[in-house]
Amino acid sequence: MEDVPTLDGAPRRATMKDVAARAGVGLSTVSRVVSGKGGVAPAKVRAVERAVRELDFSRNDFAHTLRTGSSATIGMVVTNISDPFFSALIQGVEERARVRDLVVLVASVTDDSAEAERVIRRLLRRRLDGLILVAPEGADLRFLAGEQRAGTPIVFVDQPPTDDHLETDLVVVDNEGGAAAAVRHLHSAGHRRIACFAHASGQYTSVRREAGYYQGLKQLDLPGDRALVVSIEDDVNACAEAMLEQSRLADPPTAIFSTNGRTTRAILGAQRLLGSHLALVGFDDFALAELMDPPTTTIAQDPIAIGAAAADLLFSRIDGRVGPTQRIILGTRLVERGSGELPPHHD
Amino acid sequence: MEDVPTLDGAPRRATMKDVAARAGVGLSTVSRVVSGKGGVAPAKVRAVERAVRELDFSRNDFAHTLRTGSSATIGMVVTNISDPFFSALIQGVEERARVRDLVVLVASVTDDSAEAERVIRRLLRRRLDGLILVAPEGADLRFLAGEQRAGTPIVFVDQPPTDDHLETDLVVVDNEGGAAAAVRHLHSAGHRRIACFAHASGQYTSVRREAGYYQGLKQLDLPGDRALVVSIEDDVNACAEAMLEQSRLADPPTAIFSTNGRTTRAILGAQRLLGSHLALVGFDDFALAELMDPPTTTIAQDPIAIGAAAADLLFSRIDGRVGPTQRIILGTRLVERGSGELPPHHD
DNA sequence: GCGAGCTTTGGTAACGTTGCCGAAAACGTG
DNA sequence: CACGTTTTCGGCAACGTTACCAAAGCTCGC
Repeated sequence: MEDVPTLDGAPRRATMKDVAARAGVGLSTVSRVVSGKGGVAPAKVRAVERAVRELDFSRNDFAHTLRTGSSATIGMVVTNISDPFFSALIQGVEERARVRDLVVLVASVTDDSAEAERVIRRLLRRRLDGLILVAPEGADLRFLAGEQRAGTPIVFVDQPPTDDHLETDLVVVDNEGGAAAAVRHLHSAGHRRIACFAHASGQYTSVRREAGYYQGLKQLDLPGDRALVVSIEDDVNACAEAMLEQSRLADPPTAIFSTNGRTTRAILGAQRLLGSHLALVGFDDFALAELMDPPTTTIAQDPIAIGAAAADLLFSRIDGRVGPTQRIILGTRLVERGSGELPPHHD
Repeated sequence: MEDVPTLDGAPRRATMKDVAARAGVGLSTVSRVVSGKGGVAPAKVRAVERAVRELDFSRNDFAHTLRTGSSATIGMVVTNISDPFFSALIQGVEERARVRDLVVLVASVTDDSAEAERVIRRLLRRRLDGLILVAPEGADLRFLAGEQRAGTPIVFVDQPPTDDHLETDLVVVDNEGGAAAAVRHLHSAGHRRIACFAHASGQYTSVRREAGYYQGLKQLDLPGDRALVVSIEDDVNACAEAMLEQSRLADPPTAIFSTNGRTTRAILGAQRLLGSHLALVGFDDFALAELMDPPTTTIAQDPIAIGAAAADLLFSRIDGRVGPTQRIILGTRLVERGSGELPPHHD
């Protein structure tokens, strides 16, 4: 491994030109060997490969992309990289991308919509082959339409674009179905007064799961009661307060359905704080759910599978699929662990 | 927003040339305006800005990078993106990178060392401004030395390079200190027989924390006992088996120190499985630790701070810091929650 | 032994951007 | 108004790669 010497002594990276000179062949031949195209005599192939090794050559991807127009990169935008749901989503995408030798550019954006647009625009300057997006709530994403027309496939995940002008492929889970299943499960355990704690962030999923909750009640001929439904930040104190308030109702709830994992965890914290033991079923499975007391029953999504599905959808567009947008709805799975049971083993 | 028409009707992305034509100025002027250099008459600035808006122009970053040599991108390699420790690490890096308007290219690699090298090499073809690396155990990273000489700063996180030929900046936590603190804590709660469950993956951290465990014992004049130390996969069944085995010792342990978060969680699962209630202190804080029964006492690292420190270290190199490698050691914090207490509230 | 058809090869022109250079325009000064 | 100085501007080359083209070297059949 030798470095290419330069005037000021700082080693410069070897280019194809250097390789060509060293191997005693033309530039085009190097290009052909490096990019694996055939039609090169075996002897020259060896000479080039040797020079590549000796100079530790690695292709400049920027020049490659500039020339070919394909960056071998897909972008992925999430709102909170350290939420386990989103990091698993990324992992699903990553695994699929690796197979196709694509790099994933991950950007995590905050709720600040101007900031989000800046970050996404910055990503797009990379001439991505495609973009997978968990749209931040309320961001103005109209500019994506132009991007899409210019040929960048876009897939939304977890929630559809809020903007009607944007038609994209989409992967979501059956939010209503999952929520209704949670309600049915609680009902079959004997609960009649079931509260719904809906996360305040993430309008789409929250609204759909709340709708599913009502659908579930209706299927069971249970009356809906606005007093049992709260929209809430995923914060222990806020949850504790809401639970206290509901406990003072004339006919208080005996069970809670929670619309996402962060909220479920906050409720668990609040229950410990209050010494409360209402039954609980939460949307989103989470680590250690089986170690809760009682173990928490959840409506599990499979975020890795969601990510993989989104990646596949994107790849099919990259490979030239045209036609109407496609919408994939993945099912959920009720993971029964006991927290749905009545009665509480408490006084 | 208009698209540039092409022969086949597919909209093409606007380039500076298009903007120049529309604004009635030269190419260089557009470049000057877009990259924010001064020395352009206000009227022309307005004309260019207008054309940029009308054509929805966005600079091609690949051409930019090819020309300037700086990609405004840093790479980050982790072994398991959905481990909350690593995703928090990424978040720390991300937050710092955002401030400098850098994009973070995240790649998660498996334990397969050949695969890891492939992925890292692929990243490096991007002419990254810098690279932050949680090295996969056992990977042959000698090729990074050339990269480093060619001018790409590299920072290792969580564990130093295993290869001696590689001298890089480094951010780690005080593994020995944290482990010793755990042992002291258990000792002060009355424990004399303390087991150590060391995670089998991640040689470096595991070895250092095990060493810290022995140091802690020594400080307290407790004898070390090989029978109490196991190297283990972070798997519930493996942990259960090891715990059973230790319980059959003549002088069984009354407490466990575990060397990382995944192992701690596995032990918690095993305890539930076995109905065992040994005291437990684990390296790494984790979500829901306070909801365990009893709440789990941990040695907390601050992964976001670690990521931020690594990013800052990298940036200082990018900004031209030369000289010897720097090694940052962050402290740990014992988060007392009760699981260290003796005696078990069990028969 | 010679042209038709193949493979192999190197040269050259792009891709979209920026840095440099020199020309033109604007300005100030005597 | 002439001259020097500064500011503004467009043309051109280059970054490292690949697509295209034409030339050169083959093989093969007659």
